[in-house]
Amino acid sequence: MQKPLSTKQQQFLDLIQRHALTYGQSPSYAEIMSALRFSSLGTVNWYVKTLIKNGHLNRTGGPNSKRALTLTEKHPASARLPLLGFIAAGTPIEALENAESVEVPAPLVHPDNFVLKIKGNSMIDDHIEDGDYIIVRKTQSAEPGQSIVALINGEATLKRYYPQNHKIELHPRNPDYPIIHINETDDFQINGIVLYSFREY
Amino acid sequence: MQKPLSTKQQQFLDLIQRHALTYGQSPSYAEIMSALRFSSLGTVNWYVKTLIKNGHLNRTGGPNSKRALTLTEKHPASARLPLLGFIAAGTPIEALENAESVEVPAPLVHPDNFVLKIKGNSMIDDHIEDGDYIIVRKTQSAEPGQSIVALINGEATLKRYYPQNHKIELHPRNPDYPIIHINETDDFQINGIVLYSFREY
DNA sequence: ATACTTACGACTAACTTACGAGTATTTAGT
DNA sequence: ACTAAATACTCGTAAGTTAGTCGTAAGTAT
Repeated sequence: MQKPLSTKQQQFLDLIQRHALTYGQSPSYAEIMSALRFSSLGTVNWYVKTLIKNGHLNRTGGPNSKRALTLTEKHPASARLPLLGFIAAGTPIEALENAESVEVPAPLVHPDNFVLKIKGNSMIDDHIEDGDYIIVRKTQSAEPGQSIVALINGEATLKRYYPQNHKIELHPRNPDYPIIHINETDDFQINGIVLYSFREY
Repeated sequence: MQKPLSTKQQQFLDLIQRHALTYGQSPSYAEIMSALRFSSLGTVNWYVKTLIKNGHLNRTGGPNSKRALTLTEKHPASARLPLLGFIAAGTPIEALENAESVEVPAPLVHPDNFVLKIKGNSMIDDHIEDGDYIIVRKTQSAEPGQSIVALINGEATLKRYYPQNHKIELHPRNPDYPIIHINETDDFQINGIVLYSFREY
């Protein structure tokens, strides 16, 4: 059932996975076309058809469903997640130009997840040190008590989230540090929730 | 029944959840409209209708009830995994009678995963200390280079796995410690691969 | 009265699918 | 080594489908 893949087909599959990981959804035919330097959508369609026929690719949702290509599941123990940039207290998140990636356990690989690297020792009140990595689930909302990455008036921080009636409290993990109170005049935005932190071996 | 979500639909859902968490009630159509920069209530209604139809959104209370949108599908950031017992170098894994469990990130929750607690300082060559937890994926095989939990002649260990032609090398992470060579007369069995280690806060 | 929800019709942009006709590249047979 | 045949890949275009958009007006609860 699983015919062997030609080199180009492998590239095709790789692109879909990379795109899904980076942008949170699978690419459209047109995006594949320009990424792979085809000059026709027909070519893209030919790949999709034959890869689905041979069991390497799936479509989630019926025919005509958009951006719905997924790789048929292989489950390696680990895979890569994009490293989006650096986070340091008191500044916006510093983005990385060229897409690096970091090896993480496969169960953490999800289109909405990404990795940030900690810069400086400013997060030490969260038990997170210079050079550590955090795995973040991209979302605009969080449950009370979760650790979040947030932007307050343009400054990045990493705190625990405790919404109250008309304000929001952000607690550091270390009780020696102050609790931050956000009110409605502040520009506050949740970027994601922290799933895990780890250190390079 | 649960159609996959488009990116915009995901944003829509996120907004509702965030608003509910921040202000204690779900947003009105008009609030959604301005938050999402639509210029018509019809658009909001279209989203609500289709999201409810596809089972992603609920309305608490009958039709025409105000500010009554709730997400059906919450994706909690964490859930529990069974704590199977203790692992200490040089002895079999010590099982726990009564099933405890440990809170871990949801993406790591999988029927084949379990947690072990490290006992003693004997694993320190893997940068893992007394009291740390490891999340293990139960499996009989591993990729070269992965960290595995294995039983050698009845003794548990935690090492990196490097299969060779006719023997297997197990490397500790700390180069000061010796490499272990397994040959065919040894009783060697892989119990699982280590997905992650963490420490209780 | 005020603050909301619901319904409708028409429209557009984004995207997938189908088709017909090719050109390269690999494989198999003599 | 030469040739036939299959396979892999490419092109352009047109038609079809779906997600998302708009504005307005009428209905419903407090």
